[in-house]
Amino acid sequence: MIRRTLVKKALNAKEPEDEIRIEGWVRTRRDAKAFSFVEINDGTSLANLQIIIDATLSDYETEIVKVTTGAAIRVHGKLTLSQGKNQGWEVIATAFEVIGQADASYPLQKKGHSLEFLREIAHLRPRSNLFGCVFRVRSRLAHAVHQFFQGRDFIYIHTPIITASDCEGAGEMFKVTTIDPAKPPLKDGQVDYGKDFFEKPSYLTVSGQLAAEVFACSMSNVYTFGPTFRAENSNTTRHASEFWMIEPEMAFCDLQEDMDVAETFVKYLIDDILKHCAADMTFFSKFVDKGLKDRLQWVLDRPFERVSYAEAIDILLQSGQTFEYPVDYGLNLQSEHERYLTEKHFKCPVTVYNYPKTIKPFYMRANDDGKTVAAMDVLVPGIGEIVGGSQREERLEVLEKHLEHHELSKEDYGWYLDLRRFGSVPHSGFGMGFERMLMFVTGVSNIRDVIPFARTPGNAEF
RNA sequence: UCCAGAGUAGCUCAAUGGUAGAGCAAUCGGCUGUUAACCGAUCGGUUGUUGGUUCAAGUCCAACCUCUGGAGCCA
Repeated sequence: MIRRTLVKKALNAKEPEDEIRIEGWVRTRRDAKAFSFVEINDGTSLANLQIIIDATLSDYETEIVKVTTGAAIRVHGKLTLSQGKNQGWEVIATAFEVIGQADASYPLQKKGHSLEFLREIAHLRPRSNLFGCVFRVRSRLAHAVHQFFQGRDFIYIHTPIITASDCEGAGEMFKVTTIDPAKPPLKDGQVDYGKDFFEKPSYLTVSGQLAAEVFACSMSNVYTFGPTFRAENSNTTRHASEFWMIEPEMAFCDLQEDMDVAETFVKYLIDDILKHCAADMTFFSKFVDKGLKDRLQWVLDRPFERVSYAEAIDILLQSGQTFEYPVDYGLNLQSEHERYLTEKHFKCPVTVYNYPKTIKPFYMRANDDGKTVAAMDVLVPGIGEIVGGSQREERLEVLEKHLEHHELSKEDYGWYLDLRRFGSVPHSGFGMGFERMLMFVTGVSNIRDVIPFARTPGNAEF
């Protein structure tokens, strides 16, 4: 049998082919008197390939009725220029075969479905136009992440998914245990985790940062890119219980450079997707978010605004806007404040830096003013915070004080403090939510629609 | 977790407290190098669940379930 040609390849052909083999899933069939039009898609491209199946082919009468939307078929034929208007190439079948039938209960129709309905059939939604586009772009975006860092001599570190320290300091964690909840081993009336698999309480990671710092402090520039988990009961369009995060960590790097890298990174990803996923991006621009391409281009064409937290508060206080939550020095920026800054005031991504130390975690580097830390957040229109980072505290005594203030034990962080004892250097890094970036790039407004099988509170189907 | 909204045919949606309807899909037929094809017919319902008010409930009330949006937590 001749080799399979992917639909994407066939559609991009330079010249006709006398013999070609195509396999994929039927999107639609239209019957004429003497032949049928069948549109086939194999996921490699948004566009379908049109197949002409002549009624004189053997088994036409018995087999063509099985060629329904959703069925898998194999076609042998000639790749030729189409007589029709909407496609360049089409295949005149010389033989066709139904590989897998789809009966009338196949839920995907030729017409549009609601995103809510498609979420209920997450196992079939990648066969729709929208989700085909989403997951092709997701794949390319992951590739671009690696390309960005690998091209800059960053080393990819696989930080652990199971961690034994509950002190990563970023919210509720999922416990990992082999203890039978019906009859747990007890010690003084409490569950005895000393008898658990890891002989101590262990969890799914909420961040690879602390481990990445270890490697930055020996291999200079590193990054992690992997799944992270939050057991928060968050029910929003921007939160999932399992999501992917990218966390670069750079030795001999201060906050300024950290912000520079973050901005360059965001722009690199946008540029890569616009260049390599043109058809998919056109689809998003047309059906998901009309202003998408213009907005992304706008982001590419100019520097991000940079304001200190104090300046941001001034802007908000002088905005004349009424906010639901109070604006004041020392208070956290709420969603509505971030949105105002990036969507109304600057109308472009904004990097806010030097936050009050009281609202930030212990590992961020204290500034000389005694009040703020060298933290930064990149805020983008429509999503809010897409990058959060900081310069890390490299001074042992200061870090120990921070631990005390946050009521964390020095023993738990012994290995982390060691980094400050032996050849400590200024270093910085940030985290980017992969799905949030994907939402920003595609215009898809719900995180559940950019993850193959989303995990959210009360929902782990599939 | 809090606030708001929504659950009616496989899908998307109608229906003043008074006989549950349309488009699409499916099925059958017709027409056509068609392309979200077109034309005709057929099929399709315990109106999320339970209880209540009423002569009468898809519609009003209560509780619960599910989904959606917003908020908080955060990436």
